[in-house]
Amino acid sequence: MRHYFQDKSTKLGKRERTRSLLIDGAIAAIAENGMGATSIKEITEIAGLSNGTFYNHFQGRDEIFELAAYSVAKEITDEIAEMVAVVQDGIGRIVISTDAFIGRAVAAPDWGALLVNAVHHIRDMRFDIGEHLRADVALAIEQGKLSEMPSSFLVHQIGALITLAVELQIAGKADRAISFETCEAVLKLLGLTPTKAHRAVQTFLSKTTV
Amino acid sequence: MRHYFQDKSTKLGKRERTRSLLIDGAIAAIAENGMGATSIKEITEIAGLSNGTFYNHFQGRDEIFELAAYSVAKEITDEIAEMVAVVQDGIGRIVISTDAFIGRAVAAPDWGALLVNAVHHIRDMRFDIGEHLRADVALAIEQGKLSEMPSSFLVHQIGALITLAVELQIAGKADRAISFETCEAVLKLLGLTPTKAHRAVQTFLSKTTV
DNA sequence: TCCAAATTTGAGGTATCTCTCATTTTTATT
DNA sequence: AATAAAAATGAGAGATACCTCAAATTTGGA
Repeated sequence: MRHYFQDKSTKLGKRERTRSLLIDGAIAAIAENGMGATSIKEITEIAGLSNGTFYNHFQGRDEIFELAAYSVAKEITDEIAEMVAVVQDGIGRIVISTDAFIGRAVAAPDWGALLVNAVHHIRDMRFDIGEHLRADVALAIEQGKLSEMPSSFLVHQIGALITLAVELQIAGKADRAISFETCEAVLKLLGLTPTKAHRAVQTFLSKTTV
Repeated sequence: MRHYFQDKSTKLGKRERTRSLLIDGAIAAIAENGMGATSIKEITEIAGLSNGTFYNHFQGRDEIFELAAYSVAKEITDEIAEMVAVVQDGIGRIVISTDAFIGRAVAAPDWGALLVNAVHHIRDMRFDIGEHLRADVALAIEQGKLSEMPSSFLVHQIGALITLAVELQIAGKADRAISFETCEAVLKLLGLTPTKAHRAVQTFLSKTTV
């Protein structure tokens, strides 16, 4: 098992360390079998703890699942928010953060699989993941590149496209073209013409390395 | 329980009648709890049959799930293919069949829920559902309205958007605007400009009644 | 109507899951 | 080092799931 959250808490008290071990275990277990088929026993075995310990820390499966999903989502989106802060162009931010989100999720398949699962099991997860785009769209509107804020349904649609890109790459092979096409699709849905969408992706992703 | 497939086989032998009862039961059960949480006991109880009977007809859960999903998908797509055959315009076919597919799935929520579930559990299901669009796109290309056939990834994307439209309406309320926006999104992804996409949806759906 | 073949039944073997709790082990403070 | 508080343990109760199979029931053709 890779320790994502465990490593972050070496200096913390035992309680936090164990919690993190369990969350890491849950992430690994979900990546393996999906949320629907993951048992507490599986989680504690991966974490190297006993069955009963789980119940000292969480009420049940749903609690740790939701916590794990939101932890991972926050971790990735925070990272991306930081990295994208230097980009001045609104469209550029949308493209780069979309690409980066997909890239992270695919590079750490445990995280990606967890997010894909969470989107199907936790209400509003997809919406929350897509939410960070709103600010970037607002910027693009200020700059006259887009004309209106996305409806909540449109945010859902974009979330669905991003999820799909992650899902297919985890199931098959990592394929940068999928990220490119997804970014283009996102821009098209936001109202760019196909030509402009294509050009924008070329502009902002050709100089980026994976 | 509503009997979808059962009614079709009144004149058939007992074996076929029982099979259809079980499939109807599976559909109802999946609509209630999702594929992941549906047990054989649940299916047989809804069908009014005993536990053992299930195993006379199917190997296990996966077999009946896949069968149920493909039966429903075929039923809907066949119906739509027939209804859309009279439409001459390729873009019109795409719009009308997309809207009709979503409409059927939402009108019969059991079927819709089954399809949404199937998409998440059965490999290639989404692709197969989106597949019927290929012919319509080819027609639109002949008519100079579109320029290239969709990649298999694009078909996946369209499938994801359609699934989303069904999912949200089943979870919340039926809302025709969601179908409209989905049709528009599909056209945008296929390469139409936002303006043309909007106009096409207006043209082909405004005269249609639910 | 009769009966062989087809179909259904439901108890039960085996396995697994969730969650509890009395006991043991570890931690951290004095 | 001593010890009280915190945490971890793992056996097990109770529920439920899958699947089998010998026996009972139903079916449909001669």
